[in-house]
Amino acid sequence: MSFTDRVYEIVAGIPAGKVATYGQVAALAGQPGAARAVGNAMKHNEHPERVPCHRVVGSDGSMHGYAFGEGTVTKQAMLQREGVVMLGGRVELARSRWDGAGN
DNA sequence: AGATTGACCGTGT
DNA sequence: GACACGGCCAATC
Repeated sequence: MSFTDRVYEIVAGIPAGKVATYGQVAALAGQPGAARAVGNAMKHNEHPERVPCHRVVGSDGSMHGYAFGEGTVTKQAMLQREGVVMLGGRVELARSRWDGAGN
């Protein structure tokens, strides 16, 4: 069980209609501050069907990239399709931020 | 094992 | 609000 593996499990636990920040996932993985490592894991994501990496955004709700589809464009589309509120290309973390528990 | 990069984050200008 | 700098962690060359 490595850091990346834990990240995959956590991201896989993010419910539809909600999103989590890299730093948040990193903290839940046991490494607060390893936001970059989380992004790296997403890029290396070997289980796109099991790990909804599109539900992971930046601390500001902004998105940086996406290993599939058209990239950030597809990412936004998928998020909106899930019911996530978007403002100018950024996710409204105030409403769609995943609490990491049961909310 | 050493050096470099990357889907980050916070702060300052 | 946009751009620049440093620090952080993990993976890759």
